[in-house]
Amino acid sequence: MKVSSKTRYGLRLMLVLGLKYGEGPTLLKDIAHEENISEKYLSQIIIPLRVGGLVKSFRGARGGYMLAKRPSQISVRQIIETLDGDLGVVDCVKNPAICHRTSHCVSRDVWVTLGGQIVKTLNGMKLDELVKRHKEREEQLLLYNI
Amino acid sequence: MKVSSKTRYGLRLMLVLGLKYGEGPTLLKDIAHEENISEKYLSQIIIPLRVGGLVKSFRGARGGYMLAKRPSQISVRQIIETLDGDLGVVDCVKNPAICHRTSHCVSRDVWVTLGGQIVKTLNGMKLDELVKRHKEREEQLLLYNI
DNA sequence: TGAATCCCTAGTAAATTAGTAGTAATTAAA
DNA sequence: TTTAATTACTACTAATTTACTAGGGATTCA
Repeated sequence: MKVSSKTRYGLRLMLVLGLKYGEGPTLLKDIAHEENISEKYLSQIIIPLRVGGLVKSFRGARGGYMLAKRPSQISVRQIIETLDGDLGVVDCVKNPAICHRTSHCVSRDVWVTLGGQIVKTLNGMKLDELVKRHKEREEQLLLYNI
Repeated sequence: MKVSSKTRYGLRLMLVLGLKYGEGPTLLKDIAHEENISEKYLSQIIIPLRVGGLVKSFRGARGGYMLAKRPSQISVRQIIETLDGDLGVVDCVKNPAICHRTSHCVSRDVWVTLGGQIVKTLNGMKLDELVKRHKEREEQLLLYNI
């Protein structure tokens, strides 16, 4: 029940792009530096995000990445599902046919319910909220340091 | 974000023991047959459940296993935490010190919130409910078959 | 004493994870 | 039109985890 590094890094990547929403394209190199994550690894992680329509890219000099939608239109659920695949905690939640027990299996009910709660929770979290919270924290840090 | 076979099998194992609560010790061999799971594998899975105080065992002839508490006192959360360990979806939820970003990390907030929802959901599911639901379904099946 | 159980440890093939590496394609600007 | 910068694509790999299998030891009841 752990989230993979790919997903953790991907969320941070999206948060950075959220922070820079409205600016021009952001270089992956810069994000990699800022977040201290391997650029090569990030370049793999961002592919599904682009293919999934959450991010758009610009190649060549002065290229980079930016969000494909407004941060308020991007949920954490979308990000995680794009990177990690289906959020069902067991396969038979999405594909009932793979197990003959499905129709009467009480333990499956547990996983269906859990999956539903996870989806609901993550669906309610939008990128703009995270961006806002991040900015608030930055401001607070500045206040304390002065 | 998948649940392991160990945990899936462990939940089914506990459900069987829940169904037989009040009877004498149940043989692992019988559960293995009933649930179509390798007995050897189940014998490994049941160890942490015993050590964790959810199940008690009786060795030798006429031995077997039974629940160590009433089904109403056993939650799915306890079962999963016993088998799979901490329910936090990333390590920094339980051990904030492992990452220097912890204090200001907004993505960590996401994982903390998600972990909390998972715990809350699973905490609310008690074994007696699952047992009850299973029995209801069995009855319904009988009705339809007659 | 012996049959039936659980208990304990070790091993292992397959899958997954978390990357690294290299090169090709594309674009803006000099 | 060349060059530098940047993303895109593909292949590889070491380490870890998963999902078991195997075998023998310890214990208990009859």
